[in-house]
Amino acid sequence: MSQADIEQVRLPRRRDAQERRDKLIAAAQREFAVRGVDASLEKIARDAGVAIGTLYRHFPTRLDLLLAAFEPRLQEFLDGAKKALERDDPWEGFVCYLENLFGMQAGDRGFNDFLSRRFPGHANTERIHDQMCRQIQDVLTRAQNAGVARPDITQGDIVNLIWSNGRIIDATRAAAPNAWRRYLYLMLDAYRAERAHPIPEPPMTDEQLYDAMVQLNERE
Amino acid sequence: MSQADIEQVRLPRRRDAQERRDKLIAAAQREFAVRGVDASLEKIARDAGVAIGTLYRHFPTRLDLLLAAFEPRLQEFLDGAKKALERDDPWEGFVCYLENLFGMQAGDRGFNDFLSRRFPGHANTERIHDQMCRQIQDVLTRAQNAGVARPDITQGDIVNLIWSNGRIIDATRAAAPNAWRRYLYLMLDAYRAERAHPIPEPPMTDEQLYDAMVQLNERE
DNA sequence: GGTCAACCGGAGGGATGCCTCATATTATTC
DNA sequence: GAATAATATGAGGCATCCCTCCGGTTGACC
Repeated sequence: MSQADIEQVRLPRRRDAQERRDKLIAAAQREFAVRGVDASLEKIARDAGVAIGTLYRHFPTRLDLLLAAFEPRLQEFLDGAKKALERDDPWEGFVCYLENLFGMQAGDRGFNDFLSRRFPGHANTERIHDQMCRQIQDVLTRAQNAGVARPDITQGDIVNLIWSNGRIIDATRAAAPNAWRRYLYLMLDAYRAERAHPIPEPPMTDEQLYDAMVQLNERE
Repeated sequence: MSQADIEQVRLPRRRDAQERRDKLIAAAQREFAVRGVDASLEKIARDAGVAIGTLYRHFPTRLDLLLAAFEPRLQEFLDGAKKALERDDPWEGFVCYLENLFGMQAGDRGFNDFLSRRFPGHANTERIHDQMCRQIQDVLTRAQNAGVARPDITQGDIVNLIWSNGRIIDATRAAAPNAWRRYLYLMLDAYRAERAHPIPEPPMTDEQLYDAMVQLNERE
C-alpha cells in the first residue's frame, strides 16, 4: 500500500464529504467524552446533522470512529507524558505522570473507557496501548531503581490504579469533580518504598492483564 | 398496617403463586450475581420458567425484585460484619472488615453494584446503606483512635475504596479472580498512620457522597 | 365438584440501538 | 451545462428491553 493509497483513504475526494466527516468526528468527540465509548452512533449522527448512513459510510465500525476521534488526542497525551520522564526527581516523575493521566481520565469519559479496554487484533489501538504500557513501566522502574517506589509492585498494579480511578471518576464527576486527586494522593502513600508491608497476593501476569482489558470491552 | 397485613403482602395465598415467586427470586439471584443489578428482567423470567407478566405481578418494580433477592444476604452480611468490631486489635478489625466486604463484592456482581448505588426515597435500601455507613465509621474510628489508621481519612474515602475495588473486580473477575486481594493489601498501606503523607484535596462531604451514589444509579 | 377470586401467560405497543440498501443528490470533470 | 462517479439519505429489518392488559387457567374454600 503506497503513501498515495493511504492519502486516498484518509482524505475523501469531495469537499462536502470532508466537511461531513469533520462534523462527525467533532460530534463523536463530544458524545464519547460525555457518554463513554458506548455512546449511541445514531445520536452522534443526529448531533452532527448527518444521516446515519453517512456515518457508516465514513466509519464502517465503531472502532473506526473511535480511533478517528481519539487518536490525535491520545498521541498528544503520549508525547506530553514523556515530560514526566524528564523530571530530575524520579518520584516527582511518577506522581506527575499519574496526575496527568488521571486528569485526562477525569476530563473525558471516552478516554477513560478507552484506557481500560483493549481491542484485540486492531494494530492502531494495540500500538497505543503498548506505548502506554511502556511509559508506565519506565516511570515505575525509574522510581523503583531510585528506591522511592516500593520494589514489589508491577505495571499491572498501576493498571489497576487506572481502573479504580476510572470508577471513582465515573462516580464523582458530577458531585465532586476533584475527588480523584485526593484519591491519587492517598494511593501514592501505598506506593512509597518506605515502610512497605508485604502483599500476600502475587501481581497479575501480563496475560491476565490483557485478558481483563479485553473482557471489559466485551461485556456490554 | 398490622402485622397480619404485612404477612398478607409477604406470603401470597396460593401455593403455585408462592412457588413461582420463589423460582423468580432464585433466578434473579443467579442473574443479578452474574450480570449486575441491570440484568434483563425478561431473561430472569425466562430462566425462572415463568411469563414476564408473572414477574411484574410479583415484583412491580425492579427494586422490589432486587430487594427480595438481596435483602436476606445483605442483612446476613451486616450481621456478620459486626465480628470485625469484636476483634481485639483495631487494625485487624479494619482489615477484616474490608476483606470480608471486598470478598462479597467479588462473589456477586449484583451485590457489588448494590453497594455503590443508592435508591433515594426507598426506606429499606436507605436503611441498609445507612447501617453499612455506620459500620464503616465505627471500624475506621476505632482504628484511628488506636493510632493505627491515619487520622486524615473519612468514611467517604472508604466508600471510594469500595468503588475502586468494585471496578477492579469487574475487570479481573474472569482473568485473575484473586487480584482484588492484592489490591486490598496494597491499599492498606495507604491507610496506615505510620506511612501517612499530607493529602492536598479535602475529603468528600456526606452530600457529595450521597449524590455520587445516586448518580451511579441513574446513569444507564 | 362448583364457584370465584387470585393468578398466569404472552401478545403487543413503545423505545432504543445497530446496520443495510435502494434511491436521490451533488461535486467535479470535461 | 451535461455526464458521471462519489456521496448522502432515511426508511426499514432485526434485535433487545420495558411494561401493560386482557383472556384464559387454577388453587382454595364451601
